[in-house]
Amino acid sequence: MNLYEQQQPPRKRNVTQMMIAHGVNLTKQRRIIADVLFERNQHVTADQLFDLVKQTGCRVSKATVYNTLGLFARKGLVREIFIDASRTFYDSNNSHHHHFYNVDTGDLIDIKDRLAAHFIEQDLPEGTSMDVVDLVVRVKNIKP
Amino acid sequence: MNLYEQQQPPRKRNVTQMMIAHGVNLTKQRRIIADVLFERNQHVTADQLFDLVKQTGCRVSKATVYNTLGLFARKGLVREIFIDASRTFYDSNNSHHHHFYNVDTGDLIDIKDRLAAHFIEQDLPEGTSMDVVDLVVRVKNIKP
DNA sequence: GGTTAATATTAGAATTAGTCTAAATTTAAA
DNA sequence: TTTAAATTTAGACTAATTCTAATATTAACC
Repeated sequence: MNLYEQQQPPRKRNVTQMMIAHGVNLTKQRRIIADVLFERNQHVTADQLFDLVKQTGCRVSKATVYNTLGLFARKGLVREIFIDASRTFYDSNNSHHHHFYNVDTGDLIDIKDRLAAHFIEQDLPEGTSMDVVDLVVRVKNIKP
Repeated sequence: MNLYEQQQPPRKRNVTQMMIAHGVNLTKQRRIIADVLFERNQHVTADQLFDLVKQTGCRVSKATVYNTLGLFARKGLVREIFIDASRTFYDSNNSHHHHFYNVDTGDLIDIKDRLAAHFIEQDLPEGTSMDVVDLVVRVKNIKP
């Protein structure tokens, strides 16, 4: 069994449609941010995304990048990954998957396993429903 | 199948022995911190633990609490749980388990499931070994 | 035990990711 | 088109955590 997500072909996603579908109002800045973010599957911090946006020449404030990522996360357009207290990543691939995080290299790799979640879904605490399964498998390099 | 960790009877753990076993040098402050931390299975932030220590009347600086928790985590005495960018919990139960986190209430509950980890362990990225599996199942209250 | 080297502790300063504020602007509604 | 609601912005602010560098404690060695 292979847990790795197949490298998906670069998707030309219709971000406008995505945003509407998720109940996110369209604005100029949100389009700019979404265009950069959903250009490909990636894991970025808010700061990294801010820089990426800047590189396009469009001006969007840092506050808006933070606000927009928070909004996108709440609306299910992106997934938040909390690696540690100073490393919050946003995953532009919002499909159900998990991650390998290499504590040595900082690499963050997708896992396509769904089993854990299915398993757990059957036995949630009383009165609750599943929100999100965050599974981060921290791996380290085998030292030579 | 029941995923919940049985509430373990309050353990009177020998913290001195634990620290030696994990290669942590003994100091007055570390004993104080460990005594409070391992008094029972609990999830605490560094700040909460700092307060708990203060309540015992012993004086330990905040920096030492942070340093010591970091050290304990590196040495495997406690587990770090990153709930979000401003919420790092330390779990005094370092045995292999996962968590339910209720995004509505902030409750953090143990899960005893081991299956996910076993599964993943068989297919790690090339050249890496398992460090830690962090599985946080975020649940939300079913609204009435 | 006494001397030296290594480790640990401390208060407070510094950092930094992220949030807040309040004014200006844009978008939606009526 | 006038009004209301939502969004953006720069920069101030917050809070968790780390850093600094001086002091104190512990371990290592003779």
